[in-house]
Amino acid sequence: MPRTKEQYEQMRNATKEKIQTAAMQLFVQKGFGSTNVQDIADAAEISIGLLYRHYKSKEKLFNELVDFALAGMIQQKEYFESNEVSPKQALDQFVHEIYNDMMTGEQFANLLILMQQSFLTGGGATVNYVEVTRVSEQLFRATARLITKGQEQGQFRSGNPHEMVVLFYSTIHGLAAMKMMLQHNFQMPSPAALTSFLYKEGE
Amino acid sequence: MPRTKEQYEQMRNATKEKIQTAAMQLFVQKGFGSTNVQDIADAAEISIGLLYRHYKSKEKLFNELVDFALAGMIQQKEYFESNEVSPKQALDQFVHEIYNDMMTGEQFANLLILMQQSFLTGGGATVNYVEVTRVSEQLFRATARLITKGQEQGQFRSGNPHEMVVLFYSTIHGLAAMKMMLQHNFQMPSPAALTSFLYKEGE
DNA sequence: TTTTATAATGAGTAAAAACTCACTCAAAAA
DNA sequence: TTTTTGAGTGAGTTTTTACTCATTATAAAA
Repeated sequence: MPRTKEQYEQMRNATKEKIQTAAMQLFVQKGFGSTNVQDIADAAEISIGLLYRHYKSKEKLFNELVDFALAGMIQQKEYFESNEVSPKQALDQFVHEIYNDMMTGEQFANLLILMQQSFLTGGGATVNYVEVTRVSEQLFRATARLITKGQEQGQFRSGNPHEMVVLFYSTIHGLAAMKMMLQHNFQMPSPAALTSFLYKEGE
Repeated sequence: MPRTKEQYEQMRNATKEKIQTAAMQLFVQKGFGSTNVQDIADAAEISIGLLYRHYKSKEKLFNELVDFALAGMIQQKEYFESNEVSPKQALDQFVHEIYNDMMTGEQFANLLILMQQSFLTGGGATVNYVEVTRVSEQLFRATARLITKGQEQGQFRSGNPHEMVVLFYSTIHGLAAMKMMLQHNFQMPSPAALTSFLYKEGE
């Protein structure tokens, strides 16, 4: 008799992970259109045939990676809505996580760049554009509510919450892009600098 | 006898401009690799053949667009170095220009996204990567000097100038990307919000 | 109306990239 | 050692896309 179900499953999971890691790297680095499946297979150290056993098409692979990013956004949104901590604490912790991630690795930055690519209408991959938009809007709305609450509690500066949200995520996204571009010349700003425009003096 | 030299030149300039406009739109929207020359020709309302009369290759076309962006950066750098106005005035004016551009059109945002694409090593187009890096570094350095001067004059907050520059351009770049992604949901923050982390209170 | 110089065309070609499938490989157990 | 089953392979096929070139269109002046 051959290997057990579990053994086979572990093998499949291992190769799938190799594919995902390689694809993420390349899609972010070169864009969907400029990445070819041969490169992905080479980077994952597998054959093209095996790649196609796991993903019906290059686009399906891309979509799955975008889904990971979406899942992260939904999780974040739910945390923001859980009211476990104060608005400031919630945002500070979020920024702190981003800071750590950006200082040590690039997982977070990669997911953000991937989101940007998926957003570009017909950016090669006809991802579920509607879904991406919906989730983004949800996260934006949840963050805006957090800001509104912070303003009511007097800890946050006044200002249009939606405008502040746009600036907040623009800054984070811009840092991810800049990290990719500058490579070792990139110097991550302190977490406090990223939120200073949100809080009142001395808070 | 046929048309005059000037008439022919004007014809060529007109089609070249149509190509550039169409290509800029598409490269920014879909990325270099996912944009095909047929689409560019269609958008420019010309034939593929004519496109190739003006540009030897898709890559050459892309490179010319990047060169426009580089020229803008060099101009900005020279203005920063000219010492015509105070550091705060120089940066405020820069941000003001960006603000107007982002409120009315997308020329500026497009150029920034294009820069990002050209940066991605081997992003399909093997642009003069060295040149792009050099010019970017020059602009960053000039901006850092401006900040240092502002700090010496006591108008700017203290902090690592390079770190502040990275945050400054990250924010601007992030806004450009966000504008592309959110489309009509994008709300441009006030110019003051973009520079608040640079200046001392009340300045 | 004819000539002429150059812009403009787009079917055709070559190259690259996505995807398939007939086959081999590996390891557990009989 | 043989059998079994599903992972893994990569040359080959199809599809797409960059690029070419023989031909046509245009408008000014002879």
